Amino acid sequence: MIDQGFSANRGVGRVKISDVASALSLTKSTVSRALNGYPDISKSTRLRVRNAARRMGYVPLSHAQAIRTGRARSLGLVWRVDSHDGHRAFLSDFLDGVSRAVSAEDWSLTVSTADSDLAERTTIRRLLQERKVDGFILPRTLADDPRVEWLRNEEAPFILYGRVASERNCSWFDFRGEDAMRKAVARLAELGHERIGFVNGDLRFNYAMLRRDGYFRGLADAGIDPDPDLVTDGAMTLAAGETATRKLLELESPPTGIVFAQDMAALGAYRAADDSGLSIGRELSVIGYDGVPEGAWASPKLSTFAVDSRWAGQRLAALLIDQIRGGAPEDLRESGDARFLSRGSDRPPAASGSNPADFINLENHNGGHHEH
Amino acid sequence: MIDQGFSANRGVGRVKISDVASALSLTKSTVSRALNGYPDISKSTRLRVRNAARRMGYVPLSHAQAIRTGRARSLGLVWRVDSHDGHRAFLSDFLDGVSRAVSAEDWSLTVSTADSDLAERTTIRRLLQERKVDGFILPRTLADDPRVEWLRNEEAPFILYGRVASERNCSWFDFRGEDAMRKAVARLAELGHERIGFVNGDLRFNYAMLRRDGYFRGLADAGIDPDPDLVTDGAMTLAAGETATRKLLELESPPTGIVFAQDMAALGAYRAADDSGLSIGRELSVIGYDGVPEGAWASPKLSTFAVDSRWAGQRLAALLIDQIRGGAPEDLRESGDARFLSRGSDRPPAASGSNPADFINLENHNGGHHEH
DNA sequence: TTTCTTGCCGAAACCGGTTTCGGTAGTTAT
DNA sequence: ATAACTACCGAAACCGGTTTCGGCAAGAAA
Repeated sequence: MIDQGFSANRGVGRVKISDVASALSLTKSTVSRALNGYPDISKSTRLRVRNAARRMGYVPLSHAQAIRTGRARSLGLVWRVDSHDGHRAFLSDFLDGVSRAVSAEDWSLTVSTADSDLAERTTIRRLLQERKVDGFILPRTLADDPRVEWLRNEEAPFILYGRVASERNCSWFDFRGEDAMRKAVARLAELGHERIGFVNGDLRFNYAMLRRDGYFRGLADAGIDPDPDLVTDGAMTLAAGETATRKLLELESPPTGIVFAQDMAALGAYRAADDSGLSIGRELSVIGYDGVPEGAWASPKLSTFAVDSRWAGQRLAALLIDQIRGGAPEDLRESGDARFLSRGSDRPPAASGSNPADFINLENHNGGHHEH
Repeated sequence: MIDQGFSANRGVGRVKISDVASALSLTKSTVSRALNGYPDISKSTRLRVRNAARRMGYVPLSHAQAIRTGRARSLGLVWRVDSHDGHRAFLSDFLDGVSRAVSAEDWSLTVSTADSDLAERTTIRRLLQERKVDGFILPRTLADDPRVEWLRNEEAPFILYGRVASERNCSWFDFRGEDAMRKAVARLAELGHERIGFVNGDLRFNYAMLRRDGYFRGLADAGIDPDPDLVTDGAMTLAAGETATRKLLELESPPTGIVFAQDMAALGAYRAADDSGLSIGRELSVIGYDGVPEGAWASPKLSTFAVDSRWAGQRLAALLIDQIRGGAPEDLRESGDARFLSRGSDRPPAASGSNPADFINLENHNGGHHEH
């Protein structure tokens, strides 16, 4: 280091563990063990030390302990900025959740962005080699995610936001999107829809598989025969959702209701419907998934299954810390329910001529997320 | 530490500096100085060491060096989640900018959230005491920001996103919102508007002061006498913008164009206009500031001065690192231009009866941001 | 040839904690 | 009374780097 910032020769007045020790006529080893709750320190000295430490304002340097413990007390998060904008709106809430859980344990969060697989790996590798973090939160899980195998080889703890095909030895948190899709179909069927389409996301993502299954289960529940023509995938953006919807509407026997695996795609349906002279909520019903804020801007407001990103972040961080502390990954898995927001884009089909006032409001129909 | 996570006894095969040293029959002090570019190491050994280090995959532990250098090579960012949602949309871009600049120097970014002043201070204090970060990026600057005085006392380096009233000894990056407001007024005046309103944000924020000044300068430029009735402040949200607009429209001689200090408030004008039977871009022109994505969802799309959050993050991080390395805060200040997006909410006033096709498109009228 | 630099590197201290090991005093078993 | 334990704490090693200090050898100046 050549440069000499003023912060280098800073912290001269900092109170260190030896200061606390000499103030109490003890050795620093005793102080250390007292503060860390070792059993070979008498209760009286432990209290004496704790009080003195607090009074003197002693806070251990994280890197000084890290050098011996090997633990930085920090989680790593690499946020992908190259993907669809779909989840960007949730970043604030997600970070808030992670930050809360992390702060509660006096840990910290190291965030980095990446715009490609390579950049993500490079970043993860560097954080790992420098030991700046003790484990990683991995968002945007693929069905066959290479990061899993890779981090396993590095023996680095990690947790997935989303499930993977081969779940061996890894922990995750996820919302049961498949349940939501199933309920969405049930909802439309209850309203009287008989031809219900499905616009899925990119099948490389694991959730797309799951949500597709949910859609088909919903059809089965309602006793509706699945029609392959009514199912599309790969629609991650508004434009793609618009295209997908247009295709469905051009069918000989078009759907009267469509379930979307993602809100952004569902909002594309608004444009397609507009072009076709159809109005959402009348001639075409739509249910989305995610709960993006843009949904509230559409008219009518998009009915959707909203995901609690803050909760996800919170649980992911808490579970990962547990894992780093020695918990078995298999025991550190949780899922939650997406919350249905009935807002206006899902109505009885126009042809059925039923009274709009009749339909049941399912808002907050589904329970919370505090379950395993 | 009682718990024994598997990551504790990990890194057994890690290459450490002594490994590199013994592989070259040198001492670790020589290796360290060679890698850090000390002048008392011969060029040949320096190269030999560098190559061996790369070949062996040696990467120093960040906390091991931090304990001696006193530097964690990490910046801190506390993101406020209690405020208006206005800036949340920018978080992703902002983080990306910070992350890029930080990664370029092999530093890292520690992010935390807070929902109150107290929480923010508590978090900053902890990160500082544990020396997890070497300096802070402070978004959302107030005109008289208590964080400045506080961090000065702590002798902690920091940089503001935004300017403050007393700029003594502190560095910042900011967009010249005052220039944007001035141009917005000029733009409306050019289009033929004579009564131009201004809806400002909360005056506790420094930018509100600046933007107000810009508005008045714009009026002066155009030779329009300012009318206090046309100026409001405190509108940070859509609802507040709606209320403010409604009040302006209820005046005896209402404005035909309104400049908003924030997009979210400007979007509120759409609702107010809707209620009054006015259409945006015809009877009422509107220009915003920020460039929130919602602006593109409105119809007509909101004309606004868009801010490049990524660039802001990038410059803030780079400047802060410079400061930590010893740069003088006074020399580490930069500003940038907001980019005008002419989209449809700013037109000639209806009464003037001019041809809508006539108005000049000012899109990308203003230059980039790569200036001092 | 002697002396004074200069270039280059090794030895050891150091950063601020944690953890291992050993020893002393007091208590209980024999 | 002596041996064996237990509770409690000090001394010192240790973590993996960085930095200071000093010394040796080669080259320059005298």
